[in-house]
Amino acid sequence: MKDVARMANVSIATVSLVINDGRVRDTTRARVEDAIRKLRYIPQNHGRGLRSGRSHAIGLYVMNSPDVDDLSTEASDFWFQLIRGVQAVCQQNEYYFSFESLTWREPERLVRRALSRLNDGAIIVPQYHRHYSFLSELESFKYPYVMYNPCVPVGATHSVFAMDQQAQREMTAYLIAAGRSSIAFVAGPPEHVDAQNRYSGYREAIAAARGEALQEQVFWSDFTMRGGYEAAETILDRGARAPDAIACANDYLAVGVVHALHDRGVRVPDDVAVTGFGDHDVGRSVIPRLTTVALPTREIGAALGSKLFAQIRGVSRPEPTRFKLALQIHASA
Amino acid sequence: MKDVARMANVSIATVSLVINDGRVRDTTRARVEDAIRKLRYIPQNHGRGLRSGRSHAIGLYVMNSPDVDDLSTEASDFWFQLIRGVQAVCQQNEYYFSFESLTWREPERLVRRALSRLNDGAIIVPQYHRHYSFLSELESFKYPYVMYNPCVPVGATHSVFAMDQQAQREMTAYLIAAGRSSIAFVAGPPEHVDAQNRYSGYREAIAAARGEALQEQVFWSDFTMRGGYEAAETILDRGARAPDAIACANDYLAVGVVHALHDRGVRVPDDVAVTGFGDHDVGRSVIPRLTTVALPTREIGAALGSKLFAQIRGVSRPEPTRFKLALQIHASA
DNA sequence: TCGTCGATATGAAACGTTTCGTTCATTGAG
DNA sequence: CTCAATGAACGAAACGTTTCATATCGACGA
Repeated sequence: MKDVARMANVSIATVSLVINDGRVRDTTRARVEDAIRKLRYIPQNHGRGLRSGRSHAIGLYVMNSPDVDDLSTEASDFWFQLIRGVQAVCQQNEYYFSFESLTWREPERLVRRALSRLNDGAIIVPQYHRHYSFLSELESFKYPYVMYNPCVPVGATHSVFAMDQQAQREMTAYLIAAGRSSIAFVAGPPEHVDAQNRYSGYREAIAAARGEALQEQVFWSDFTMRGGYEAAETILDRGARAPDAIACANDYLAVGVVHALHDRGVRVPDDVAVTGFGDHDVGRSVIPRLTTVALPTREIGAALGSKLFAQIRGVSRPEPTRFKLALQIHASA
Repeated sequence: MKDVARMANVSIATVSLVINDGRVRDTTRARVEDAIRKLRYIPQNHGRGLRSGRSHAIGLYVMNSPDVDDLSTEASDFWFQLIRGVQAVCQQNEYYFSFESLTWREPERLVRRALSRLNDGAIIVPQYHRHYSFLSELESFKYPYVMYNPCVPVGATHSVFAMDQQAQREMTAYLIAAGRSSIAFVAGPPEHVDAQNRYSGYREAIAAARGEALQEQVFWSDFTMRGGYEAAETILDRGARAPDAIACANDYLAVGVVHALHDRGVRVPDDVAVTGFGDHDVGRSVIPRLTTVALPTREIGAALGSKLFAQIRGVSRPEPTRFKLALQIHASA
């Protein structure tokens, strides 16, 4: 920077002004820009950050299961699309993007990152019902953050919701309307926020249709194909009359269910209808193609990013962002 | 930091020593650590970076197609697992991780990042055959970097290879050994490095078996299910005798092929065997499950990370890392 | 002519660390 | 008892920016 200043016969203050679009006479600006080009000068990130207090970076933090600091293998689709969404917004705003997955045992890692001014803000995906004490800490020093499907009261400014519950309700209602009279539900991990919301949706739909003698049949599992496979086996082995529809909290589960049914010679959808949730690649790949709920993961990521940037810029609007989810009807139900 | 120093009755230099495991008497260290805890002091990233010249961060840069600065939707599995692999190594080394996708039109973005000292090193996934002029630039100021499947001569210190070619050769040989006598190949995007390597493998296997009257039948496509579907339609519509095996450069392609065959009533694997590449979730989801090549994407990510850290630490070994890929035989072939 | 104002440019301070060279205290050998 | 050697702590400089208060200059109105 000094070199640039010397070459252009100005002070480093002026160089700084040129870089940051300050008031500079056109002729001077031209001279400085010339010098910058000639010397291939690139502003140093740390100098900027130190002085300005901004890092021009945000972080995406996934709060994982309580112990395991590692994301489930079978959700690449969700996570990667989310990342792309966030990243696209970052690119637009000339911000850098970093990604980290955390255990619930040490949410303070996030606080540490914040306090060290590594990023100017955080996108938090909590996933599980847990203690959110660290949030008040973040708020205490006005750290900008946004949460996806927060399961705890948190300022509307800070939240982006996907309406999982409503979607699962509609999906179940769709099965009922299609004449299915015994609908089982393979749920996700009991403490998982999305799993709970989807379960609630199923539950509501069944309750609303109680006149038709429908009953809840819930099988808690995880979000994996294997989990779905085993759940389906359990369902078929119960002895009692098998359901004529199995709604699943997840595409992976649903694929597992389809496989189990296939292995037992049960026809889908003729004997049993199967539905998933998420509209991931695996659901497009299985035959018959899964009826599912489209989760606009990328748009969600983008929304999270935009909302965070709004906060960083100090222009945040006080409404939460809500995503209505659409059913995708295909061959499986 | 000043506050900590004052509270512990030492100089800021000593505080720095404590933080960085320098020589400090135990009693002093205890006092300082106490103060740190009491004041909730967290070292400021930018101060550190400015003084030390290191950012404690690395970047993963994906060089995308020439124009589109956006990753194919249907490869979440690959990218996300790669990210996880890199990330795990970063976590171990207490480094931060950022991710960016670049157009081939402006590789200089990477150079800019490097020059601005945003990261201490870069992992580069080139994907396409292009001009690598920016590499020499990086090298000119000794910027640490590692490439995955570089398609240009580059120091062995800098490269991690997956042996795609050999794997596809073995896969094709496997089909031949299984008695298939007319083997088509659905290839990926012509300029894509991995696509080329896999094609070469197929080609070699066919050539080696020419005595058995096998011929190359190649159909260039992209890496998507739709591409696979359309390629299969083309193959079936050719009129000439249909092949009894279709090897694909990718699981997504293979799934598309399976769907097309299914829609035409062609049985897999009885009439036509199908193989994929990558061992992604979609291949596990389709019925019959895909015979494919396992790509240890996560380990590859980890290897890239380790190799980069070795360079950053100045202890890099001069051998490239090579991954031998194993066939995964399942129902589809 | 003088004083004021606006537009540009500047000097210097400050951001929070690490590190180098130095000082100070303690110890052990001669 | 003295001197050298060792270990622990320190003071101050330096890293590369941004920003604030100030200086310079020409123009303009009184």
